[in-house]
Amino acid sequence: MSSSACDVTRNLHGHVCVCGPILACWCKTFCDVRSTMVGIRDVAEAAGVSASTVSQVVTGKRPVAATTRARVEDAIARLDYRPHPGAAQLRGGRSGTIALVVPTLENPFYPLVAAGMQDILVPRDLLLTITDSSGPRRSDSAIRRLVSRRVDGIVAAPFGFSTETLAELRDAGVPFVTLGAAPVPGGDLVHTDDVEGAREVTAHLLSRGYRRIAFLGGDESATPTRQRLEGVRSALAAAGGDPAAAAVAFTDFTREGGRQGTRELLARDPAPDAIVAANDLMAIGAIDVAREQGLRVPDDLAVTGYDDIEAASLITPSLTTVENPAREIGRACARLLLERLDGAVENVTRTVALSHRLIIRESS
Amino acid sequence: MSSSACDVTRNLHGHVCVCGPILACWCKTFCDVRSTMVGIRDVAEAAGVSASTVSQVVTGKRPVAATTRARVEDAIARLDYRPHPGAAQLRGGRSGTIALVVPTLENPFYPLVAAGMQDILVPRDLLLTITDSSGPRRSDSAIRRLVSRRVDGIVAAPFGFSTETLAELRDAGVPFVTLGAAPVPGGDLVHTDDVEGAREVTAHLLSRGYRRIAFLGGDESATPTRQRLEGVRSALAAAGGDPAAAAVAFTDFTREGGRQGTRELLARDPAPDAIVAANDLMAIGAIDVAREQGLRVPDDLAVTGYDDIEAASLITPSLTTVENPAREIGRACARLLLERLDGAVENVTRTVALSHRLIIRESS
DNA sequence: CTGAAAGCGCTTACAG
DNA sequence: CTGAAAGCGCTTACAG
Repeated sequence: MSSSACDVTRNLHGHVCVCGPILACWCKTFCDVRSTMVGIRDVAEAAGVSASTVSQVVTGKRPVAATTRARVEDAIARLDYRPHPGAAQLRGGRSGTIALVVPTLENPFYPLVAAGMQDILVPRDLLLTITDSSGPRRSDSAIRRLVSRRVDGIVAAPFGFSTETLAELRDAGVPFVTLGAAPVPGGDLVHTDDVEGAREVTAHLLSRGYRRIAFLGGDESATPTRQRLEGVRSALAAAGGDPAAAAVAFTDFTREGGRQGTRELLARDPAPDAIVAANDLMAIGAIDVAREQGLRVPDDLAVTGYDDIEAASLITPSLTTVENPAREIGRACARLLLERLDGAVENVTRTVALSHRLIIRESS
Repeated sequence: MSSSACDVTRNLHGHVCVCGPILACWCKTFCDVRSTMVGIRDVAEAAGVSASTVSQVVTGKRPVAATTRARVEDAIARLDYRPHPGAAQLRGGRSGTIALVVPTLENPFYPLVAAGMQDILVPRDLLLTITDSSGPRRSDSAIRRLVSRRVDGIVAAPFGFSTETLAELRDAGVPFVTLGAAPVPGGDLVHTDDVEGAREVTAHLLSRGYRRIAFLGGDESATPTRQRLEGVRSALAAAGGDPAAAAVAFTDFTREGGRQGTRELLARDPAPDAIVAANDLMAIGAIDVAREQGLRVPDDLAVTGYDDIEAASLITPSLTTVENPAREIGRACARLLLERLDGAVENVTRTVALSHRLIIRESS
């Protein structure tokens, strides 16, 4: 806008009176009707520079003389100028928003990932938008919505995404990081070594004497399901067992999914004496069913989880699990994404593996 | 933009080749360098109408003849047109983004509120941005950031917000809904009746024979702390006790806060025989300390929580608590906000009270 | 190191 | 019911 900025008469809205000093006394009323936000031109005028220069100071995209910068910064503070994000996006191409797409907000693991991202994004003044997407269709449409909104980058736990959606993302030129999945060319990957974590927890069960170890997986197509199953099989093979003989059930990554899968596994003959669940929520469901069927955990049935959410240490018996550092994962995702946004990385697919940790508790 | 739209040569970016039909064969390479997004003018041209008309169809802000509308919608689909949100915001004044400000993402209660909001926002194609803000300063700066970003509305659990910040919000004309706090003029309020919930759980403890009932509160200034304390006192008074004599400790709404407060309360003389915690996380901390000090729950010490997060039913002993319907609360917040955005409400401060429910488990 | 000018892609009076 | 024109508030070549 272009009215003369009379900061004396600026009202609580952050608005500037357009009426000029003469009407200052009316300003409070007048501005509510005819006011307009402080714009870059108001700042330029107040600082005695051009709008371009104000823009340079705000964006930091080209050098500005120290004294000029000081005058501009002073004017910005005095007028309480806040750049209009829509205008900036339209001209500059950045929305200042990063998206996180997770399968569900009901698993406390994901909010912690979000909190970790915020640790990095807030200091950079980037907004975080979070979408929960269950089922393949909703995941695809969630991604599409975010691309339409021109978010600057996406972190996704791409369970059930179609390959096309991911490819679309890459082709749209939106930087992205996937979380705990298979590497996707063009985007970075943050994960923990799920194969190794599942191998360790299975080896632990074997060392405790359990022999009929079953695997309780989430969505069959999800990478964590597949890799954790691979880890179980690798431990069984190393112990001289037949990995193909292990009982396996696939449901979904929820407590209820865990219940269903466990009922199914316990109905097999021979019934398993240990269940390696693909996450803690499912393991909690397994313990529900064990209690329901009068099985003692860990005597009749051992149960292990994955992630180490807070509930894992609260349930009785407390849950043996593999710690997955959610907050660190969130931070790593945000850092990788920012490096892409800053243009520090091109044509590279990076992988960050964070360390997991076997936590032995009462359930095994 | 204004190049002639040749949708045959549109590439995967959703871009339109600017080179025209003659260079169609080069388009794939060419467009990556010189392409531009499909714009409203491309759609207008393809549909044989003006840009204004396309805008009316997209925004639905004025009637369009059925046949015209059909032609436009067809062109939009064919060209895969997606309005530029920055341009729309600049001209139209709406960002299409709603914000949720919560004290922490580590309490699973808040992600569930977010999920409830998504139930309402996603069908309306609104983006949800979530900010965790601990401590008064960070809360204020979080709100200020969101106002700068011109979000369309804010839902806030305003623990530790300064009154000025809330007033600033109202004065900035940003619709807002507060969650579980005191009513703020100009914004709506969604809550459950905390006084009554705390009164019920305290009456339950009294009926079980507990007499030295202490209250374990979060931030002293937070409305839930104050109202739940009021409920406890009201129950004590109704039973003929002296409400002022009840032991009270204020820490913060976390498991660790619960531990500290409980240690403090147990050190008093006489020690309490029951602790009413201001939320489940704090109650879990209280149970931690009881175990640590060799106290049996509920025999030596009863503990009750508030919210009924999933962990409440997992811990041993399972937690007596008051159910707070997080997802419903989120939905109600989003609905109220949308009604304000739609202009259906003016100069009214509405309050929605959702029903709570006493859940008696093993800890009392 | 700085400024004048063009224009990003929409929406909205205004006129018919 | 529809169109031509102006302009939202920025950023970015371009020129000095």
